[in-house]
Amino acid sequence: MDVAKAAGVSTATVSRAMQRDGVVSPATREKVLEIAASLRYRPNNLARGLARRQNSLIGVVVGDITNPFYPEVIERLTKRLTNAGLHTMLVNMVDGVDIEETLSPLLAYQVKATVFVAAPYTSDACEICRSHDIPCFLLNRYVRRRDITSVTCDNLAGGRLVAELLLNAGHRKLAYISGRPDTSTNRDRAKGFSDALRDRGHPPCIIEPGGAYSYEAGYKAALRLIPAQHEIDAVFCANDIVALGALDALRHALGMKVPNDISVIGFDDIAAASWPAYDLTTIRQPLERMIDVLVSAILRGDAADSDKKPGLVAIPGELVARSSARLSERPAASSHPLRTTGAGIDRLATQR
Amino acid sequence: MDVAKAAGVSTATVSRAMQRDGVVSPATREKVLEIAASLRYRPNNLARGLARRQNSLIGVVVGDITNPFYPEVIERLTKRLTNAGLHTMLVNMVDGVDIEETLSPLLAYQVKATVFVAAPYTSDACEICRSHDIPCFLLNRYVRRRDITSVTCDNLAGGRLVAELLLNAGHRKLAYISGRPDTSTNRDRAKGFSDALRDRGHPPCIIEPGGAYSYEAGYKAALRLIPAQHEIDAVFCANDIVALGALDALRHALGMKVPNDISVIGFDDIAAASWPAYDLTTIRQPLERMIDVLVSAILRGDAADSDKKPGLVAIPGELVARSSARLSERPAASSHPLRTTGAGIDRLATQR
DNA sequence: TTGAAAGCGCTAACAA
DNA sequence: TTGTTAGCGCTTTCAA
Repeated sequence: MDVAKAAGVSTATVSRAMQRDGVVSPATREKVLEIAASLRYRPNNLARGLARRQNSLIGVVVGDITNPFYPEVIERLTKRLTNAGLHTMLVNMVDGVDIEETLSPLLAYQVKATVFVAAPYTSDACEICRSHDIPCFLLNRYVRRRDITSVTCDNLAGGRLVAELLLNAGHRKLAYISGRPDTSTNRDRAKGFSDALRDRGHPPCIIEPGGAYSYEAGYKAALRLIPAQHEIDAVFCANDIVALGALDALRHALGMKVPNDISVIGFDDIAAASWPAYDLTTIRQPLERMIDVLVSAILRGDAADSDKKPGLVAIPGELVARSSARLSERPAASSHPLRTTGAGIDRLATQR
Repeated sequence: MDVAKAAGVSTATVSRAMQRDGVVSPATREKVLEIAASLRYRPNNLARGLARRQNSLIGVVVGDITNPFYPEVIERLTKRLTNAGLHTMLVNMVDGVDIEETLSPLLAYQVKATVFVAAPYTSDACEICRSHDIPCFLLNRYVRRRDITSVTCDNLAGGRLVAELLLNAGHRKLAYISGRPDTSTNRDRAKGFSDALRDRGHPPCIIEPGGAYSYEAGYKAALRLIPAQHEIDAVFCANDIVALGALDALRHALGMKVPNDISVIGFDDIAAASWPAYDLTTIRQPLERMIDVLVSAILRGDAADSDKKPGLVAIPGELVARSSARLSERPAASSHPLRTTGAGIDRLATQR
């Protein structure tokens, strides 16, 4: 109103000038914008959201933030959303707290969409959002609904790749330390791994349930696994944080040499994987691209109308070969033909 | 409106019934609430915010999320805010991006308050918020304004404690690897450390500028420090993530034994500090209490009226003695009289 | 204890 | 291209 008065126009014109594609003459727009700036005026997003019947808030639902992969996700996602003119409302999904209650702020603020990142009970949560007509997007997980877009790393292929690499290097007795059993990531990584073994005519691997995606889970699982199964020479872990735990248990509690006694491979490529104390061989999730795809989908408003069919996007991961796994035949030299980012503290030089 | 119709009352009454302390007869309230529930009605927070002229959004501004300490902060803070009926709007402050632009969503959504967690340029950012009459709260940092409440760990005392422990254990040549130079945490930890040395008549320590709070900064700083200064027998790092980097450099690049050749102490007590690969002695920040204090201050609306004078709260940290530092005189046995959480993977058993 | 009515700050028809 | 007008969904005086 003040701006309108000062510019000698109506509030409607000010409103139009403040919007990117409002219909105004360039001259008035410039004048209005100038006066608005000098008056330090900013449109009130609450009122705007109310009038437009949709706002720029995106609900981001996270769970277990113990896993260092998720902070990386949250940071990048928030930045990308900001660049797209969207804003992040962060909600923490806590085991044992009522889902509807957890989600209620998102519903109350009429978020434009929700993205579920690493939250358990995704399936129920999506149900609730959908029943309130809020589009849902999943990152790093999926559910079996057709009206929900999800973007993941190709976990199936990742699991296969790991199995093949290990078999090619002559490992004989493989094990898998699982993560949270009720997650699609865990299922797919395990399935890819097992499938590859079966396809190669190899006996199935031992599966040691970790129960959670945490350092502690990996540590304890390794402790249970190894004394029970002496000949194991390679362990694929459901993700990096589990692998770090396993690695520490193998080395510090069981006194094993990695990779001489046993190879360890993770999944994600979190920052700590590149630290010399671990130097973990892993499958890197293509996070940038995953988030790109996700944010584009949100902007397109996928799943809003059902003919643009949303879907499951799975982007291939990339092997990052470091020293925690022997990836060539024993007698051979340490170098091998696989693409690698180089061993050691390779990421120190790159921007993180 | 639907609820009002179904209950045979006015919308005003529904509104009153939906608020905690609205003036309604218990009977009508119950009836309204019941109908509201059955109609799955939820008040629209945008409209509510508009009408009430304040909402339940709290702007949480973070910077460098590379440091694992901050995810822990964000998670706990979000949970606590949620429990208090407040909601988190997360904003990422990126080096080089215009501050006002970064903050603009918070202003546009008329957040009830902002809390700055580990963001650079805090001082300018607070200025902007205050000029828009938004209360500011700082966690883990402070500025020199009287109208801004800040809650930190007692970094001065923490720095002193570290120096005293190291001197008591007979260390002679001490060094400090600094973090970001423009932060109050860095200044205070360094100052406490130096002050204690001076008070004990010990020559000042070498200060190696890390330049940032990151693993890489610690790694590189240690690499510069050690070859240049051969006799150093203890390093205090500005925080844990820096210490982990330093530790890896000392062990893996410089081939030193910790703590035999050199003691390393950090600050924060992040999860990774307890991992056997590091087993880092550190000062634990009393995060729960810090956040308690902070959220209470927000709820009280400190800094809203200036007579309840807001202030700088500094809560003492706690030593967590692990194996990365020798804390007793060399000839003595490995046990020592200081309180300790126990060495090794002590946190594995605790809830995290 | 309740209802009527005005208004929070903005946008979006509809006219002009 | 602009102004007028009617809401968006809620809260809150003010009366009753």
